[in-house]
Amino acid sequence: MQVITENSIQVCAGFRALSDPLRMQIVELLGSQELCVCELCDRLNVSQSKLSFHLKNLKEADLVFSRQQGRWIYYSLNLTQFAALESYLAQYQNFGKIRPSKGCE
Amino acid sequence: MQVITENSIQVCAGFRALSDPLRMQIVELLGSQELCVCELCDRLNVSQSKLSFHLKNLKEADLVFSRQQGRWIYYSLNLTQFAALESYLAQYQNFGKIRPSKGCE
DNA sequence: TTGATACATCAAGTTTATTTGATATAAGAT
DNA sequence: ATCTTATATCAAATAAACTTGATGTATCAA
Repeated sequence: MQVITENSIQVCAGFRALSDPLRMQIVELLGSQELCVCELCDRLNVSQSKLSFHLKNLKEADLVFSRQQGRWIYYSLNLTQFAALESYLAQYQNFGKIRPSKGCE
Repeated sequence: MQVITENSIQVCAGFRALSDPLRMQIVELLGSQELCVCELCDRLNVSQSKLSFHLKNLKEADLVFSRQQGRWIYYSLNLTQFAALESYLAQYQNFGKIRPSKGCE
């Protein structure tokens, strides 16, 4: 706590990547299966270059993997990174009852 | 899935609020105890108006509570909202092995 | 080797977020 | 009442994120 760690930078980047409705929709689609860009384009009804921008965003935050197969690029979730974000959040529950302030006066 | 629910809007707002290093630091300080704005100012060495902006941000995402006592306003974490974000992320683990794409051709 | 398809990248424009310094408000002390 | 302190809000400036349309690159098919 207090100090910014490597991990918290990574976590922060993860939250930022998830903080956009379209990227959340992408993630939700990838939740059930790996998909190629054209499939995502169709399902989300969004332009290819826009999608590409957002996928890059997710990729840079390590939330997704991509692999090429022929002309297609398939994206899938990196569940390890999702677990990392989850456990960052989980630590707050463990603090249990947060101490009230000692007061400022 | 697929459809944007009330809940996912709320979750998205939560991720956005957490997606800033200063706000993460605020949250980390509040993780151990309730603090007033001036205390946060001191510890984070940041201007009052800047802090106020970011606290508002966290408040609007329901990540923190605030209560007034005399001249001071004390902020504390809303652990329920943290739990909501956590369980949003947790669902992805439950999908277990994500199905590979059926392929595009 | 030409054409089509899938995807990434880029530049310009637009929108949204953040910072800064100034001012407003409200509580408490004098 | 007046002054001080704690905090919020506001307007202007800056910076970062997003969108759009155009162009580039690689793969495959003909």
